[in-house]
Amino acid sequence: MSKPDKREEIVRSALELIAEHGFHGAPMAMISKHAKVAAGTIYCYFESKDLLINELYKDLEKRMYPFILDGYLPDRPIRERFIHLQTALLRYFINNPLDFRFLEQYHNSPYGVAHRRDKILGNKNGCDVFRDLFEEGIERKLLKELPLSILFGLAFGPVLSIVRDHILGFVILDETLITPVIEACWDAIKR
Amino acid sequence: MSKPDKREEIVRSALELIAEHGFHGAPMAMISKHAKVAAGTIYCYFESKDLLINELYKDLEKRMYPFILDGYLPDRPIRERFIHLQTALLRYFINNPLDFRFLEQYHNSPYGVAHRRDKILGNKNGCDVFRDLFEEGIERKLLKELPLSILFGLAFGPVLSIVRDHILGFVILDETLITPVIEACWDAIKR
Amino acid sequence: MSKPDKREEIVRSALELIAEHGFHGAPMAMISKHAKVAAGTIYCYFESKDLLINELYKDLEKRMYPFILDGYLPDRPIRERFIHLQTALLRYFINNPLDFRFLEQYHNSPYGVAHRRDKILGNKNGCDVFRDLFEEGIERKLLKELPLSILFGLAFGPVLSIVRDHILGFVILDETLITPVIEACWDAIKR
Amino acid sequence: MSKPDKREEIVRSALELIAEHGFHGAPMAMISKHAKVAAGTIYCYFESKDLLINELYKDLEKRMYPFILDGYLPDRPIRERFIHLQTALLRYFINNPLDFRFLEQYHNSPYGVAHRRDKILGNKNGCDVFRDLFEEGIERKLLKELPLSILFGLAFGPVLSIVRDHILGFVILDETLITPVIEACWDAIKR
DNA sequence: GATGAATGAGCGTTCATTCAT
DNA sequence: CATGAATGAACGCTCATTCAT
Repeated sequence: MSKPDKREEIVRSALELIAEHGFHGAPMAMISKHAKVAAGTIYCYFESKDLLINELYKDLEKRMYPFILDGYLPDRPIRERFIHLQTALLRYFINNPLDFRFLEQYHNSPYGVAHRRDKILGNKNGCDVFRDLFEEGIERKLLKELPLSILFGLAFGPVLSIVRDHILGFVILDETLITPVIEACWDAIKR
Repeated sequence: MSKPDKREEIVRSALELIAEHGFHGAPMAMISKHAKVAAGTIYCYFESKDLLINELYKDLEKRMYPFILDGYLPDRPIRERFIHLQTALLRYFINNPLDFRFLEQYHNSPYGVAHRRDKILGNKNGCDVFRDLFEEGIERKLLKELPLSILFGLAFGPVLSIVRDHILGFVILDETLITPVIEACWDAIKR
Repeated sequence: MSKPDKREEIVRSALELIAEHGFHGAPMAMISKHAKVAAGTIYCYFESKDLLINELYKDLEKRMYPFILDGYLPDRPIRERFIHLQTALLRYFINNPLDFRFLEQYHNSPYGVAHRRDKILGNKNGCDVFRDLFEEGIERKLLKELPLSILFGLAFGPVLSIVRDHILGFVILDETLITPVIEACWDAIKR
Repeated sequence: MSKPDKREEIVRSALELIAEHGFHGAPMAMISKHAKVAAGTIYCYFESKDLLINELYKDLEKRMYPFILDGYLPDRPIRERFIHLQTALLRYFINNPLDFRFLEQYHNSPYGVAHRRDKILGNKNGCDVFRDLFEEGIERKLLKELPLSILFGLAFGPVLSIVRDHILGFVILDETLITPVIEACWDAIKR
């Protein structure tokens, strides 16, 4: 097995097991076993479990943002752009349930809170396309005049809840359901 | 200290510590110390940590539902009833951040998933007031014709996201913000 | 086995194994096995290995100082007092080789250096009887006019070397040898 | 980098890091990194860490003895020869604190004990100049009639203690102090 | 010879749980 | 019932050593 293969296998195993069992339900020994490497090998690539998890998160962002932004046209109307982004997000999560479950674990942990705090304090990253969209929408009186955090909650809260239920099998989110869901989110934020 | 007092103290301590530090950040020893009982005493009341946590959840429901249903009038229009329930829920969470944090931990864990599965499979409980409301709303063509799970997501997803941000200090959810938020949720589900 | 017995057994085992194999040659698992307790039991009595070691050292001092000071008469001539103390020290080490070996390990480690630094900075403890003796000796022109550290080295250096050789079996330090050795140390410091 | 250079670099790095951090504070990976060679390269020159350490000790002796014996005149009086040797030893340690610290680590470890045992059992080496000196001194009734081990302890014990304190900064061993210290050692052994 | 990724036994420590008192 | 000392499996992590390149 070549070098990058091992790292790749560790990352894949970690993502899968953490998505399935949570951070403390996925010990390093389980990850290494699943990846078919020795316990110490993980530490050739990641200094600690914490750093492995943060790396996993960064990798995930790098996969997710391009997917969401693919075909995004900043000159189209706000509503259309919103629907494009949300639909892409929803599809990404449906097609990558492991990524979604990991993201949930991450946000619901000290890692995620710290990360979110940094983001709030103004650091730039891929999420800004939503921020820009919302700010523009407020300015043009197309969206409700509410704090950005609230608009984020109104737009993403439902997506997270619904995708969660979909992945757990409590609802089947087929093609006929995606558009109504996204439009309902639009209804929540539009003026 | 009388018998029920000890139990009560354990429950209070467990809720507080788990809300603050998460399940695996709140060892039994820490809970027993905080409750001023011996380590073994917890096992006089709860067979295991898992069962303690499930008990905590049930206690929480027992506190929460009466609060939400207080003043609820089943004969008022759907919109008004929805706004009553959601507002009560939001206020409950804001006034009881420990309960909210615990609930988040619970839902984001194997406990919560199992619990939710049971609920979906049709068991009756206090949450049914929402179910009834939504079913009636769909029937009367006042709400979007979507699966119940989806409507739940559209209605509660934003509340969870926004309360979370409020408790973490990322937004201040004062009185002037509560009504617009709830009305935005209504916009999401109304036809 | 009663409570203090277990603690005592742990202390004894730790002292013995560290004396014999050094700090990193005596893992906690080995100590617990030797003491016939579970691995976790040590942590009921000592927060960490470091604190166990420091506790061992303090215990040792508590045993050693009374032994050395037993029969010590502060009004006798300096030479006589010096010989009393040194002889007692030598005898203590010969009779308690485990204590001696542990002390060596301790001094030859970050623990010991930190401890020594504290002592140099003037803290009071059982060792001060030597300090007082030397200071008085210098003042009365009975001892060489050298820094205290140097006098300590001249007096104790040989004792440490010789006891070490005795315990390792390189020399047999019988009764006929003790007095000449102590007197030689006196020769080194006397004016 | 040529072959012997690599070996030299490994030896230098190992000595420095072990002197500074102790045997178990200087992992092979740290040594190899400091020496700018690969981890496996050390094993081209030394079979194991233990053998590397023993080699280090031998190298050290090879550097130390010539320095001590430089200018040594076997025909001069015993006292003069003793003072020459001890002064040279003291100066060597002061000028090469890394060597001294390593030597301490070495002696205070299973390596050192085994080594000393070999020496006592009569093997010849550079240390014999002291042995010869002491034996001659005893024979000529200039030194106390004590076992060689004891005389060694009386002569070297203080040097080790005092150099240790000097290196740790507990005393400053300047030129004015060297002669009195050595003469005090002479007082300890002379008849 | 030289490399450095890979190994895995072993480390110090934690903690849900038990049980003699 | 209540206690809390005791347990021991499991954890995250280290590091001397190996071996395919």
